[in-house]
Amino acid sequence: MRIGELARRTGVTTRALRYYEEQNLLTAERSGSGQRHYAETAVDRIHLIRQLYAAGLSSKAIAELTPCVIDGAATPELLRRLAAERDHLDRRIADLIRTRDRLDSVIDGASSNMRTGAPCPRDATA
Amino acid sequence: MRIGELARRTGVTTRALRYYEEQNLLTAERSGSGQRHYAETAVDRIHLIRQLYAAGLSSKAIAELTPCVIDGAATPELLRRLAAERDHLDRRIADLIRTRDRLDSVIDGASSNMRTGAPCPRDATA
DNA sequence: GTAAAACTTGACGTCGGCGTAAAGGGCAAG
DNA sequence: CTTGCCCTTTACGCCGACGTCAAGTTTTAC
Repeated sequence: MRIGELARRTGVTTRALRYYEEQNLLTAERSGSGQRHYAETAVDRIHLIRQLYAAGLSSKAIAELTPCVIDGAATPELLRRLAAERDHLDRRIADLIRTRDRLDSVIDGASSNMRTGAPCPRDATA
Repeated sequence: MRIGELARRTGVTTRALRYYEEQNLLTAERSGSGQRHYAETAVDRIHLIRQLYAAGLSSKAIAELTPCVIDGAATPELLRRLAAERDHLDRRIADLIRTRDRLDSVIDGASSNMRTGAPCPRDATA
């Protein structure tokens, strides 16, 4: 398929797809006239790339890790980096859960505060 | 305390603290000569601000929401925004957990692949 | 009193992940 | 043939959360 169809099927812009190629996250065959042609597997690959971006990885990190992820071509070094990224992600998830819980308690406190009509307690920092 | 001590105690730079003030996330008393002086409560406030940044909120969003979070001064509108941010955060957490699980399976696959010495399977996209 | 450390405002630099023209080439339909 | 859509490369723009001088003032230490 060509770039427009891949864009429609993945929900990312053609600009982003070319950018991914520029960052070596994605390769494409070229027709005689220079147009990119993608295999079906590209769709899954885009989804993986997007997922890793969402996990906070940079283009560089993704470029270094995808050989391992896609092809299973794992060197011990790549495995270490993958594990490190996994642990980092784990800590971020834990942080976000703490933040969510804090938001919850803030919401609870503020809404019950509204119901009782209490005048803004100045010690409600936790 | 002055800005340097607050910076040391919170682990953020003085530049960031001045930026937070500029964005109306933080206020400070001023001495006659213009130097900022912070109350003890500022330490907790910085930690809250950092937590909300980590949750993906912008300066603008934090500025709009902190009256509620800090003072418990909740309007129905602020409560709705807080709840919306909480839900957004919830979805992000779920996404990240899915990504982490995918990384786990990739790591498992790749490392067992290394042990068996199997020649890179080309279908390992999931 | 003087030197160092900490503080002030102002303003430009950075970085990543694209957006957004601009200027042109390729290709099926009528 | 030409209309129209899809494609190509090049290249500047953007935004947010600061980093990083610069040049001057204030506080602290001896």
